[in-house]
Amino acid sequence: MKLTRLSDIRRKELRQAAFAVLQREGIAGATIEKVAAQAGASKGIVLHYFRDKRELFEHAMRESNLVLRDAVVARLKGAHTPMERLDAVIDGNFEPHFFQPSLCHAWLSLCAEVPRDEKLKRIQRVIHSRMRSNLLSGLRGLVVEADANDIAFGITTLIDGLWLRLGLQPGSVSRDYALRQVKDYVAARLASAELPPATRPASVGA
Amino acid sequence: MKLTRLSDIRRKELRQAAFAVLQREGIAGATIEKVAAQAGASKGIVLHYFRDKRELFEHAMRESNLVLRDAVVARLKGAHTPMERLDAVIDGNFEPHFFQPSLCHAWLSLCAEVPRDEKLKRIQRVIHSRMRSNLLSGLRGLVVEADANDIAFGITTLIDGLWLRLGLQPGSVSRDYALRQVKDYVAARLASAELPPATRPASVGA
DNA sequence: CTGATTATTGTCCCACTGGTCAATTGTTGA
DNA sequence: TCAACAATTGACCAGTGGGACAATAATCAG
Repeated sequence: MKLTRLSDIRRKELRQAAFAVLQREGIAGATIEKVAAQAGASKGIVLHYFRDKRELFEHAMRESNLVLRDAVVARLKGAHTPMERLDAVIDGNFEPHFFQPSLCHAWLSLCAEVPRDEKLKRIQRVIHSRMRSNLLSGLRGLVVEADANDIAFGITTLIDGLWLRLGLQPGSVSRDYALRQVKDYVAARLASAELPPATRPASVGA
Repeated sequence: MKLTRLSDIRRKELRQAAFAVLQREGIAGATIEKVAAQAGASKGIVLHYFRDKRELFEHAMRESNLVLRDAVVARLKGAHTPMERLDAVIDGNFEPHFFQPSLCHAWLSLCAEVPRDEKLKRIQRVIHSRMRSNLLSGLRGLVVEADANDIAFGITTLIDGLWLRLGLQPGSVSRDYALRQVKDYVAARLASAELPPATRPASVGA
Protein backbone atom coordinates (compact mmCIF):
# COMPACT_ATOMS: atom_id res chain seq x y z
CA MET A 1 0.00 0.00 0.00
CA LYS A 2 2.75 2.37 0.86
CA LEU A 3 3.73 4.33 -2.19
CA THR A 4 7.39 4.45 -2.92
CA ARG A 5 8.73 7.87 -2.13
CA LEU A 6 11.30 7.71 -4.86
CA SER A 7 8.61 6.98 -7.35
CA ASP A 8 6.72 10.11 -6.38
CA ILE A 9 9.83 12.22 -6.61
CA ARG A 10 10.76 10.96 -10.06
CA ARG A 11 7.28 11.52 -11.31
CA LYS A 12 7.34 15.09 -10.10
CA GLU A 13 10.75 15.71 -11.64
CA LEU A 14 9.53 14.36 -14.94
CA ARG A 15 6.33 16.38 -14.89
CA GLN A 16 8.36 19.50 -14.35
CA ALA A 17 10.88 18.53 -17.00
CA ALA A 18 8.00 17.99 -19.40
CA PHE A 19 6.70 21.43 -18.62
CA ALA A 20 10.13 22.97 -19.12
CA VAL A 21 10.46 21.33 -22.51
CA LEU A 22 7.02 22.61 -23.41
CA GLN A 23 8.19 26.12 -22.64
CA ARG A 24 11.16 25.84 -24.95
CA GLU A 25 9.84 23.71 -27.77
CA GLY A 26 6.09 23.97 -27.80
CA ILE A 27 3.82 21.00 -28.19
CA ALA A 28 4.96 20.36 -31.75
CA GLY A 29 8.60 20.08 -30.76
CA ALA A 30 8.22 18.36 -27.43
CA THR A 31 9.49 14.78 -27.46
CA ILE A 32 9.92 12.15 -24.80
CA GLU A 33 13.66 12.13 -25.38
CA LYS A 34 13.94 15.86 -24.77
CA VAL A 35 11.99 15.52 -21.57
CA ALA A 36 14.32 12.76 -20.45
CA ALA A 37 17.37 14.86 -21.29
CA GLN A 38 15.87 17.82 -19.45
CA ALA A 39 15.49 15.64 -16.37
CA GLY A 40 18.94 14.15 -16.84
CA ALA A 41 17.55 10.66 -17.33
CA SER A 42 17.03 8.20 -20.13
CA LYS A 43 14.04 7.96 -22.38
CA GLY A 44 13.14 4.58 -20.98
CA ILE A 45 12.59 5.91 -17.51
CA VAL A 46 10.02 8.41 -18.71
CA LEU A 47 7.88 5.64 -20.15
CA HIS A 48 8.47 3.65 -17.02
CA TYR A 49 6.64 6.29 -15.00
CA PHE A 50 4.12 7.42 -17.58
CA ARG A 51 2.11 5.18 -19.83
CA ASP A 52 2.70 7.32 -22.89
CA LYS A 53 3.35 10.81 -24.15
CA ARG A 54 -0.19 11.97 -23.57
CA GLU A 55 -0.25 10.97 -19.95
CA LEU A 56 3.05 12.73 -19.42
CA PHE A 57 1.77 16.04 -20.71
CA GLU A 58 -1.52 15.69 -18.94
CA HIS A 59 0.43 15.50 -15.73
CA ALA A 60 2.50 18.46 -16.84
CA MET A 61 -0.70 20.46 -17.08
CA ARG A 62 -1.80 19.32 -13.65
CA GLU A 63 1.56 20.37 -12.30
CA SER A 64 1.33 23.90 -13.68
CA ASN A 65 -2.19 24.10 -12.40
CA LEU A 66 -1.00 23.36 -8.89
CA VAL A 67 1.32 26.34 -8.89
CA LEU A 68 -1.51 28.65 -9.77
CA ARG A 69 -3.84 27.11 -7.25
CA ASP A 70 -1.33 27.43 -4.45
CA ALA A 71 -0.69 31.06 -5.24
CA VAL A 72 -4.36 31.89 -5.07
CA VAL A 73 -5.02 29.80 -1.97
CA ALA A 74 -2.16 31.45 -0.13
CA ARG A 75 -3.49 34.90 -0.83
CA LEU A 76 -7.00 33.82 -0.01
CA LYS A 77 -5.96 32.89 3.53
CA GLY A 78 -5.63 36.46 4.70
CA ALA A 79 -8.65 37.76 2.84
CA HIS A 80 -11.78 38.43 4.84
CA THR A 81 -13.97 41.01 3.17
CA PRO A 82 -15.53 40.22 -0.20
CA MET A 83 -13.35 42.81 -1.87
CA GLU A 84 -10.23 41.33 -0.33
CA ARG A 85 -11.22 37.90 -1.57
CA LEU A 86 -11.73 39.28 -5.04
CA ASP A 87 -8.35 40.96 -5.03
CA ALA A 88 -6.70 37.84 -3.68
CA VAL A 89 -7.89 35.79 -6.62
CA ILE A 90 -6.92 38.44 -9.12
CA ASP A 91 -3.51 39.13 -7.62
CA GLY A 92 -2.83 35.42 -7.38
CA ASN A 93 -3.28 35.09 -11.10
CA PHE A 94 -0.53 37.58 -11.75
CA GLU A 95 2.00 36.36 -9.23
CA PRO A 96 5.35 37.62 -10.53
CA HIS A 97 6.82 34.15 -10.14
CA PHE A 98 4.80 32.73 -12.95
CA PHE A 99 3.23 35.58 -14.85
CA GLN A 100 5.99 35.16 -17.38
CA PRO A 101 6.19 34.61 -21.11
CA SER A 102 7.93 31.26 -21.01
CA LEU A 103 5.43 29.77 -18.63
CA CYS A 104 2.69 31.23 -20.73
CA HIS A 105 4.11 29.61 -23.86
CA ALA A 106 3.85 26.19 -22.28
CA TRP A 107 0.35 26.92 -21.10
CA LEU A 108 -0.65 28.00 -24.59
CA SER A 109 0.72 24.83 -26.13
CA LEU A 110 -1.29 22.76 -23.71
CA CYS A 111 -4.41 24.76 -24.42
CA ALA A 112 -3.91 24.17 -28.12
CA GLU A 113 -4.20 20.44 -27.52
CA VAL A 114 -7.26 20.65 -25.31
CA PRO A 115 -9.70 20.16 -28.17
CA ARG A 116 -8.14 16.82 -29.01
CA ASP A 117 -7.52 15.44 -25.52
CA GLU A 118 -10.41 14.62 -23.26
CA LYS A 119 -8.27 14.58 -20.12
CA LEU A 120 -6.78 17.97 -20.83
CA LYS A 121 -10.27 19.24 -21.43
CA ARG A 122 -11.35 18.02 -18.04
CA ILE A 123 -8.39 19.65 -16.31
CA GLN A 124 -9.22 22.89 -18.06
CA ARG A 125 -12.79 22.71 -16.90
CA VAL A 126 -11.67 22.18 -13.33
CA ILE A 127 -9.29 25.12 -13.43
CA HIS A 128 -11.88 27.40 -14.88
CA SER A 129 -14.64 26.39 -12.56
CA ARG A 130 -12.40 26.77 -9.53
CA MET A 131 -11.41 30.25 -10.56
CA ARG A 132 -15.03 31.11 -11.15
CA SER A 133 -16.08 29.81 -7.79
CA ASN A 134 -13.28 31.67 -6.04
CA LEU A 135 -14.33 34.88 -7.70
CA LEU A 136 -17.95 34.31 -6.84
CA SER A 137 -17.09 33.87 -3.18
CA GLY A 138 -16.07 37.50 -3.23
CA LEU A 139 -18.52 38.89 -5.74
CA ARG A 140 -21.62 37.52 -4.06
CA GLY A 141 -21.03 39.94 -1.24
CA LEU A 142 -20.83 42.86 -3.61
CA VAL A 143 -23.54 42.50 -6.24
CA VAL A 144 -26.65 40.51 -6.98
CA GLU A 145 -26.26 36.95 -8.18
CA ALA A 146 -26.90 37.58 -11.84
CA ASP A 147 -24.32 40.34 -12.00
CA ALA A 148 -21.88 38.28 -9.97
CA ASN A 149 -22.01 35.51 -12.54
CA ASP A 150 -21.43 37.83 -15.45
CA ILE A 151 -18.64 39.72 -13.76
CA ALA A 152 -16.91 36.53 -12.67
CA PHE A 153 -17.00 35.29 -16.22
CA GLY A 154 -15.73 38.64 -17.41
CA ILE A 155 -12.81 38.59 -15.00
CA THR A 156 -11.68 35.10 -15.93
CA THR A 157 -11.98 35.98 -19.59
CA LEU A 158 -10.00 39.16 -19.16
CA ILE A 159 -7.31 37.31 -17.23
CA ASP A 160 -7.12 34.66 -19.93
CA GLY A 161 -6.81 37.36 -22.54
CA LEU A 162 -4.03 39.09 -20.65
CA TRP A 163 -2.11 35.84 -20.34
CA LEU A 164 -2.57 35.20 -24.01
CA ARG A 165 -1.29 38.65 -24.83
CA LEU A 166 1.71 38.06 -22.61
CA GLY A 167 2.47 34.97 -24.64
CA LEU A 168 2.02 36.65 -27.99
CA GLN A 169 3.71 39.98 -27.27
CA PRO A 170 5.65 39.64 -24.05
CA GLY A 171 6.65 43.28 -23.98
CA SER A 172 3.18 44.69 -24.34
CA VAL A 173 1.76 43.77 -20.95
CA SER A 174 3.54 44.20 -17.67
CA ARG A 175 2.29 42.71 -14.47
CA ASP A 176 1.25 46.13 -13.20
CA TYR A 177 -0.59 47.02 -16.35
CA ALA A 178 -2.38 43.69 -16.39
CA LEU A 179 -3.46 44.16 -12.80
CA ARG A 180 -4.68 47.65 -13.48
CA GLN A 181 -6.73 46.47 -16.43
CA VAL A 182 -8.52 43.91 -14.32
CA LYS A 183 -9.02 46.25 -11.40
CA ASP A 184 -10.40 48.96 -13.66
CA TYR A 185 -12.74 46.45 -15.16
CA VAL A 186 -13.96 45.37 -11.75
CA ALA A 187 -14.38 48.93 -10.58
CA ALA A 188 -16.32 49.96 -13.65
CA ARG A 189 -18.66 46.99 -13.49
CA LEU A 190 -19.21 47.16 -9.77
CA ALA A 191 -20.08 50.84 -10.11
CA SER A 192 -22.86 50.09 -12.56
CA ALA A 193 -24.16 46.94 -10.89
CA GLU A 194 -26.87 46.40 -8.32
CA LEU A 195 -25.90 46.05 -4.69
CA PRO A 196 -26.47 42.64 -3.17
CA PRO A 197 -29.86 42.01 -1.58
CA ALA A 198 -28.88 40.78 1.89
CA THR A 199 -25.72 42.76 2.59
CA ARG A 200 -25.43 46.32 3.74
CA PRO A 201 -23.14 48.59 1.76
CA ALA A 202 -21.06 49.33 4.87
CA SER A 203 -19.50 45.89 4.80
CA VAL A 204 -18.08 46.53 1.37
CA GLY A 205 -15.54 49.04 2.54
CA ALA A 206 -14.86 47.37 5.86
CA MET B 1 6.53 40.27 -64.06
CA LYS B 2 3.03 38.97 -64.47
CA LEU B 3 2.30 36.41 -61.82
CA THR B 4 0.88 33.14 -63.01
CA ARG B 5 -2.80 32.93 -62.20
CA LEU B 6 -2.66 29.23 -61.61
CA SER B 7 0.12 29.67 -59.15
CA ASP B 8 -1.97 32.07 -57.09
CA ILE B 9 -4.92 29.75 -57.10
CA ARG B 10 -2.90 26.74 -55.98
CA ARG B 11 -1.26 28.71 -53.25
CA LYS B 12 -4.60 29.82 -51.92
CA GLU B 13 -6.00 26.30 -52.05
CA LEU B 14 -3.01 25.03 -50.13
CA ARG B 15 -3.16 27.78 -47.50
CA GLN B 16 -6.77 26.91 -46.89
CA ALA B 17 -6.05 23.21 -46.82
CA ALA B 18 -3.32 23.87 -44.29
CA PHE B 19 -5.74 25.78 -42.14
CA ALA B 20 -8.31 23.02 -42.37
CA VAL B 21 -5.76 20.45 -41.28
CA LEU B 22 -4.81 22.69 -38.39
CA GLN B 23 -8.42 22.69 -37.25
CA ARG B 24 -8.59 18.93 -37.22
CA GLU B 25 -5.12 17.92 -36.09
CA GLY B 26 -3.58 20.83 -34.25
CA ILE B 27 -0.06 21.99 -34.82
CA ALA B 28 1.41 18.82 -33.36
CA GLY B 29 -0.47 16.59 -35.76
CA ALA B 30 -0.34 18.74 -38.85
CA THR B 31 1.89 17.31 -41.57
CA ILE B 32 2.64 18.31 -45.11
CA GLU B 33 1.21 15.08 -46.37
CA LYS B 34 -2.11 15.67 -44.63
CA VAL B 35 -2.29 19.14 -46.11
CA ALA B 36 -1.65 17.71 -49.54
CA ALA B 37 -4.34 15.10 -49.04
CA GLN B 38 -6.76 17.75 -47.83
CA ALA B 39 -6.14 19.71 -51.02
CA GLY B 40 -6.33 16.58 -53.13
CA ALA B 41 -2.76 16.93 -54.30
CA SER B 42 0.58 15.30 -53.72
CA LYS B 43 3.07 16.16 -51.04
CA GLY B 44 5.56 17.29 -53.62
CA ILE B 45 3.33 20.07 -54.87
CA VAL B 46 3.02 21.59 -51.43
CA LEU B 47 6.78 22.00 -51.20
CA HIS B 48 6.80 23.30 -54.73
CA TYR B 49 4.70 26.26 -53.69
CA PHE B 50 6.03 26.76 -50.19
CA ARG B 51 9.66 26.64 -49.21
CA ASP B 52 8.96 24.51 -46.15
CA LYS B 53 6.45 23.63 -43.50
CA ARG B 54 6.91 26.89 -41.63
CA GLU B 55 6.21 29.06 -44.61
CA LEU B 56 3.09 27.06 -45.32
CA PHE B 57 1.62 27.65 -41.91
CA GLU B 58 2.66 31.27 -41.86
CA HIS B 59 0.55 31.72 -44.95
CA ALA B 60 -2.23 29.79 -43.30
CA MET B 61 -2.24 32.35 -40.52
CA ARG B 62 -2.28 35.20 -43.03
CA GLU B 63 -5.23 33.55 -44.71
CA SER B 64 -7.27 33.29 -41.54
CA ASN B 65 -6.39 36.85 -40.73
CA LEU B 66 -7.86 38.01 -44.02
CA VAL B 67 -11.24 36.56 -43.19
CA LEU B 68 -11.37 38.49 -39.96
CA ARG B 69 -10.16 41.68 -41.56
CA ASP B 70 -12.78 41.50 -44.30
CA ALA B 71 -15.56 40.94 -41.82
CA VAL B 72 -14.58 44.01 -39.84
CA VAL B 73 -13.97 46.18 -42.87
CA ALA B 74 -17.37 45.31 -44.29
CA ARG B 75 -19.13 46.32 -41.11
CA LEU B 76 -17.03 49.42 -40.82
CA LYS B 77 -18.28 50.71 -44.18
CA GLY B 78 -21.69 51.61 -42.90
CA ALA B 79 -20.54 52.94 -39.55
CA HIS B 80 -20.47 56.70 -39.10
CA THR B 81 -20.78 57.68 -35.47
CA PRO B 82 -17.99 56.69 -33.07
CA MET B 83 -20.30 54.28 -31.32
CA GLU B 84 -21.24 52.65 -34.58
CA ARG B 85 -17.60 52.23 -35.46
CA LEU B 86 -16.95 50.63 -32.11
CA ASP B 87 -19.82 48.20 -32.53
CA ALA B 88 -18.73 47.40 -36.06
CA VAL B 89 -15.33 46.25 -34.87
CA ILE B 90 -16.77 44.25 -32.01
CA ASP B 91 -19.53 42.62 -34.04
CA GLY B 92 -17.06 41.81 -36.78
CA ASN B 93 -14.99 39.80 -34.36
CA PHE B 94 -17.92 37.56 -33.57
CA GLU B 95 -19.22 37.02 -37.07
CA PRO B 96 -21.19 33.76 -36.90
CA HIS B 97 -19.32 32.45 -39.91
CA PHE B 98 -16.08 32.12 -38.05
CA PHE B 99 -16.78 32.49 -34.37
CA GLN B 100 -16.66 28.72 -34.16
CA PRO B 101 -14.73 26.17 -32.15
CA SER B 102 -12.96 24.49 -35.04
CA LEU B 103 -11.67 27.73 -36.44
CA CYS B 104 -10.66 28.73 -32.97
CA HIS B 105 -8.71 25.51 -32.52
CA ALA B 106 -6.61 26.26 -35.56
CA TRP B 107 -6.06 29.80 -34.38
CA LEU B 108 -4.96 28.53 -30.99
CA SER B 109 -2.46 26.15 -32.50
CA LEU B 110 -0.95 28.96 -34.51
CA CYS B 111 -0.78 31.19 -31.46
CA ALA B 112 1.03 28.46 -29.60
CA GLU B 113 3.81 28.58 -32.19
CA VAL B 114 4.13 32.35 -32.20
CA PRO B 115 6.86 32.43 -29.55
CA ARG B 116 9.09 30.28 -31.74
CA ASP B 117 8.39 31.81 -35.14
CA GLU B 118 9.40 35.35 -35.88
CA LYS B 119 7.11 35.63 -38.90
CA LEU B 120 4.08 34.45 -36.98
CA LYS B 121 4.95 36.95 -34.31
CA ARG B 122 4.96 39.74 -36.84
CA ILE B 123 1.60 38.71 -38.23
CA GLN B 124 0.20 38.65 -34.73
CA ARG B 125 1.49 42.13 -34.09
CA VAL B 126 -0.14 43.40 -37.24
CA ILE B 127 -3.48 41.83 -36.40
CA HIS B 128 -3.44 43.23 -32.90
CA SER B 129 -2.37 46.70 -33.86
CA ARG B 130 -5.00 46.90 -36.58
CA MET B 131 -7.73 45.88 -34.19
CA ARG B 132 -6.47 48.42 -31.71
CA SER B 133 -6.42 51.17 -34.27
CA ASN B 134 -9.90 50.30 -35.47
CA LEU B 135 -11.20 50.47 -31.95
CA LEU B 136 -9.46 53.75 -31.31
CA SER B 137 -11.07 55.29 -34.36
CA GLY B 138 -14.34 54.92 -32.53
CA LEU B 139 -13.21 55.43 -28.97
CA ARG B 140 -11.45 58.71 -29.60
CA GLY B 141 -14.79 60.29 -30.21
CA LEU B 142 -16.14 59.01 -26.91
CA VAL B 143 -13.49 59.45 -24.24
CA VAL B 144 -10.17 61.16 -23.65
CA GLU B 145 -7.09 59.68 -25.26
CA ALA B 146 -5.70 57.96 -22.16
CA ASP B 147 -8.98 56.21 -21.45
CA ALA B 148 -9.37 55.33 -25.11
CA ASN B 149 -6.06 53.49 -25.09
CA ASP B 150 -6.90 51.52 -22.00
CA ILE B 151 -10.37 50.64 -23.13
CA ALA B 152 -9.15 49.59 -26.57
CA PHE B 153 -6.63 47.30 -24.97
CA GLY B 154 -9.31 45.97 -22.65
CA ILE B 155 -11.66 45.21 -25.51
CA THR B 156 -9.06 43.34 -27.55
CA THR B 157 -8.06 41.41 -24.48
CA LEU B 158 -11.62 40.52 -23.65
CA ILE B 159 -12.25 39.41 -27.21
CA ASP B 160 -9.12 37.25 -27.16
CA GLY B 161 -10.25 35.73 -23.90
CA LEU B 162 -13.68 34.95 -25.26
CA TRP B 163 -12.17 33.25 -28.30
CA LEU B 164 -9.89 31.27 -26.08
CA ARG B 165 -12.80 30.16 -23.96
CA LEU B 166 -14.69 29.14 -27.07
CA GLY B 167 -11.76 26.93 -27.96
CA LEU B 168 -11.42 25.39 -24.53
CA GLN B 169 -15.10 24.93 -23.67
CA PRO B 170 -17.11 25.37 -26.84
CA GLY B 171 -20.42 25.10 -25.07
CA SER B 172 -19.76 27.74 -22.48
CA VAL B 173 -19.85 30.81 -24.66
CA SER B 174 -22.43 31.52 -27.32
CA ARG B 175 -22.04 34.30 -29.80
CA ASP B 176 -24.76 36.29 -28.09
CA TYR B 177 -23.27 35.89 -24.66
CA ALA B 178 -19.84 36.86 -25.94
CA LEU B 179 -21.24 39.97 -27.55
CA ARG B 180 -23.11 40.91 -24.41
CA GLN B 181 -19.96 40.53 -22.32
CA VAL B 182 -18.05 42.92 -24.53
CA LYS B 183 -20.91 45.39 -24.78
CA ASP B 184 -21.39 45.39 -21.01
CA TYR B 185 -17.71 45.98 -20.59
CA VAL B 186 -17.77 48.92 -22.97
CA ALA B 187 -20.85 50.39 -21.36
CA ALA B 188 -19.42 50.12 -17.86
CA ARG B 189 -16.11 51.66 -18.79
CA LEU B 190 -17.60 54.43 -20.89
CA ALA B 191 -19.88 55.34 -18.02
CA SER B 192 -16.98 55.89 -15.67
CA ALA B 193 -14.63 57.55 -18.17
CA GLU B 194 -14.07 61.18 -19.02
CA LEU B 195 -15.80 62.65 -22.03
CA PRO B 196 -13.50 63.64 -24.87
CA PRO B 197 -12.11 67.17 -24.79
CA ALA B 198 -13.01 68.43 -28.26
CA THR B 199 -16.33 66.78 -28.79
CA ARG B 200 -19.66 67.82 -27.38
CA PRO B 201 -21.69 65.13 -25.63
CA ALA B 202 -24.56 65.62 -28.08
CA SER B 203 -22.60 64.05 -30.92
CA VAL B 204 -22.18 60.88 -29.00
CA GLY B 205 -25.76 59.86 -29.26
CA ALA B 206 -26.27 61.27 -32.75
C1' DC C 1 5.34 23.91 -84.16
C1' DT C 2 8.83 24.07 -80.86
C1' DG C 3 11.70 25.18 -77.26
C1' DA C 4 11.42 26.83 -72.73
C1' DT C 5 9.18 27.28 -68.67
C1' DT C 6 5.96 25.68 -65.14
C1' DA C 7 3.05 22.21 -62.77
C1' DT C 8 2.85 17.77 -60.77
C1' DT C 9 3.90 13.30 -59.39
C1' DG C 10 6.13 9.46 -57.08
C1' DT C 11 10.26 7.83 -55.24
C1' DC C 12 14.01 7.97 -52.30
C1' DC C 13 16.62 9.12 -48.22
C1' DC C 14 17.75 10.05 -43.65
C1' DA C 15 16.73 11.60 -39.14
C1' DC C 16 13.83 11.03 -35.59
C1' DT C 17 9.83 9.36 -32.67
C1' DG C 18 7.07 6.70 -29.74
C1' DG C 19 7.14 2.63 -27.61
C1' DT C 20 8.86 -2.31 -26.31
C1' DC C 21 12.02 -5.20 -24.04
C1' DA C 22 15.69 -7.73 -22.12
C1' DA C 23 19.43 -6.95 -19.32
C1' DT C 24 21.75 -4.58 -15.45
C1' DT C 25 22.07 -2.32 -11.29
C1' DG C 26 20.77 -0.79 -6.94
C1' DT C 27 17.71 -1.47 -2.68
C1' DT C 28 15.52 -3.67 0.85
C1' DG C 29 13.47 -6.73 4.03
C1' DA C 30 13.71 -11.22 6.17
C1' DT D 1 23.31 -13.35 2.82
C1' DC D 2 20.12 -13.66 -0.53
C1' DA D 3 15.97 -13.42 -2.91
C1' DA D 4 12.60 -10.35 -4.53
C1' DC D 5 11.67 -6.17 -6.38
C1' DA D 6 12.08 -1.39 -8.07
C1' DA D 7 14.86 1.70 -10.82
C1' DT D 8 17.34 2.54 -14.84
C1' DT D 9 19.57 1.90 -18.98
C1' DG D 10 20.51 1.10 -23.88
C1' DA D 11 19.49 -1.36 -27.82
C1' DC D 12 16.09 -2.12 -30.96
C1' DC D 13 12.03 -1.65 -34.13
C1' DA D 14 8.57 -0.23 -37.09
C1' DG D 15 6.47 3.85 -38.67
C1' DT D 16 6.55 8.58 -40.11
C1' DG D 17 8.01 13.09 -41.30
C1' DG D 18 10.37 16.64 -43.87
C1' DG D 19 12.53 17.56 -47.73
C1' DA D 20 15.36 16.66 -52.22
C1' DC D 21 15.09 15.17 -56.79
C1' DA D 22 14.58 13.26 -61.25
C1' DA D 23 11.11 12.26 -64.45
C1' DT D 24 6.93 13.41 -66.72
C1' DA D 25 3.00 16.17 -68.21
C1' DA D 26 0.98 20.55 -69.21
C1' DT D 27 1.28 25.27 -70.70
C1' DC D 28 2.78 28.96 -73.17
C1' DA D 29 5.61 32.44 -75.83
C1' DG D 30 7.25 33.38 -80.26
